[in-house]
Amino acid sequence: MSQPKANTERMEKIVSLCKRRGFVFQSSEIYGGLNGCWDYGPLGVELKRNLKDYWWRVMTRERDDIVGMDGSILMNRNVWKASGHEETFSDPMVDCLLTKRRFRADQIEPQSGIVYHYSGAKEAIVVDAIIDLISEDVNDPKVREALHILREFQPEETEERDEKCKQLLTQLEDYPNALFQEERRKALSEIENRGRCHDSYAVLIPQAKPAETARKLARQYYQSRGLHKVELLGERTEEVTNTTRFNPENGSLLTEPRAFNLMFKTYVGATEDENSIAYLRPETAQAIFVQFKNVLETSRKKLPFGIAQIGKAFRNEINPRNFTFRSREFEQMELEYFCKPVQGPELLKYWLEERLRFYENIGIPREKLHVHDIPEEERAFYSKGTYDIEFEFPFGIQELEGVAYRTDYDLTQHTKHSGKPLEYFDEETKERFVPHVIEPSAGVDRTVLALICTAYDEETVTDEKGKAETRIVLRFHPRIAPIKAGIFPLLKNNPQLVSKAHEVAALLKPHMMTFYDESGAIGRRYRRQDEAGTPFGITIDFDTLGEKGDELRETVTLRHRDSMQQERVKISELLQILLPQIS
RNA sequence: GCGGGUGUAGUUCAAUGGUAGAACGCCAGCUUCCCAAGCUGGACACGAGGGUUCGAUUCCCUUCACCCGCUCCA
Repeated sequence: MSQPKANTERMEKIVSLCKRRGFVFQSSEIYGGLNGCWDYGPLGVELKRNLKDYWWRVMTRERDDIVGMDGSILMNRNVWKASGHEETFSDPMVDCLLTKRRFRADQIEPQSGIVYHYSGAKEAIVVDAIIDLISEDVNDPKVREALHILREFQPEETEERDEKCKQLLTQLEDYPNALFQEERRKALSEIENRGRCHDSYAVLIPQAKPAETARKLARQYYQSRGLHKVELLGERTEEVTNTTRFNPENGSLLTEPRAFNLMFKTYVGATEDENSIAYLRPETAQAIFVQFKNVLETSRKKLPFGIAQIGKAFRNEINPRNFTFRSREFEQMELEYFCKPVQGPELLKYWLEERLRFYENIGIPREKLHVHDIPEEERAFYSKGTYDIEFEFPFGIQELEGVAYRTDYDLTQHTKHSGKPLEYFDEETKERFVPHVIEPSAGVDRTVLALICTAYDEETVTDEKGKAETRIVLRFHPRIAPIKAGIFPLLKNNPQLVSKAHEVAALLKPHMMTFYDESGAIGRRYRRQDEAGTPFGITIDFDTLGEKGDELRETVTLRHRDSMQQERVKISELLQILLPQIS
């Protein structure tokens, strides 16, 4: 799906703002970054933490039926054997060099025939432009001779002609004309660098077919590598039997088999051998499943109940894209909600609604969310229903969270592999069974990005002189805004204003993230906070100090980010005004 | 992974085979400053590595990163 240019521009502006204001930086930026990795700056980390805190609050602390846990990132390798991750991720794959079609290496039919090998290819005509280059100076006998020799050669002899040309040009290095020398160097460098492809390639054809069949394919290949008029180099043939190195459909050479293991592999302990292999977890969920029994015992919960976890996960994505959306290192917020099998379908619906409500409560409007009911043929075989909650990013509609009914698949798998029964005993019905599970699994970083994309707004404001300018403002819900209140003394060179401002800051600090700013004009400070998404600005002025009488003493200006409206409020009432809005 | 594009200050953009400029932003100072005001001063950049060259940010190669389109997305 191609996206309108306006959306690309909007995304670029958001990325730029994220850097400018300290939301998101490129990981290890001063070394050129690392593909698929991002760092959160001072504002980003507050935003992300507010999101996680709110999730944790509504998913665990405000509920009696859900407990939390925090699993380790490294786990016993058998966890991933049981979950199916190790097997699914390690199929060796090969790509057709010509059509780019991908095959599983172990599913290629063995073939026999003649293989045509090529060491590379080059542009069929190379030297003509070089002749032009040196034709400038035909008065010199040596140059004239060189030109003559070059023109004598036939176009088919380009390889030799190149060599001859190089020789002649090298001989001319003493020729005393600076301009000519510059051209000569360019020409030499062009012969060296232009119009060649050194990639070797091969084609398999049946014995009966003519050589031209193979050459045609080879030319196509080198054309796809950027050459126009292809001259094949280093052709040789070989008879082979039962090879799986070629595409059965067209005979083109395939890439070397590559293991597409999306899990990061490492070694635990001093020795790096097969027995010490461990993986960085590709999802947080498995930690919950393997600790199911311990949590059940210690928390004394009865079905239905859930285990919640927030933590890092790692996937060696082939193609990270779209800013932080698809990262190699990312954070998940996952709930595994265990229940009796009969409750599954109903609880799936319940959790979908709960999760949609959550997004509305952090300021992502329902109309920007899409629920994708994954059809059965696209679901994992064990799932009895999966909904994707998607968001309208500038780069397309993309998944924020999956709500999946995973039946008893995970617990059963771990029972099989570990030999430890992961069951539930119902005291009332005296039944013993493996619970079913509903999994709402949300991406933290994706949601942070969705929050920023939702909040980003540009509006045109006109000052009293009639000059129009663009105000960039992040309209975060106060609940998740990184900074809740900016605190500004009207002037920084007045000790009383400054000390009063510090006093107000100290009053708010235990309850919320504040930002004290005394530098620059007051309007500038407001606008800075607009870009940071700070919902409230508090200004301490001379009236606060009582300059206009007791009526206004101990009052401040409270400025609202979205409307830019100001009101006069008592310092003593600040907390009771702000706290309900940010909690 | 494939193809295309782009890398110059925090941002947006210049220029150049020979000292890299601007605007905005940032920092400091002045001003009883309520919506990026004004004045003065200041800091900050050629993504990295090779090559060609007396000299490379500029030309060439490689690499890294980002963007776009495919692909992939358990």
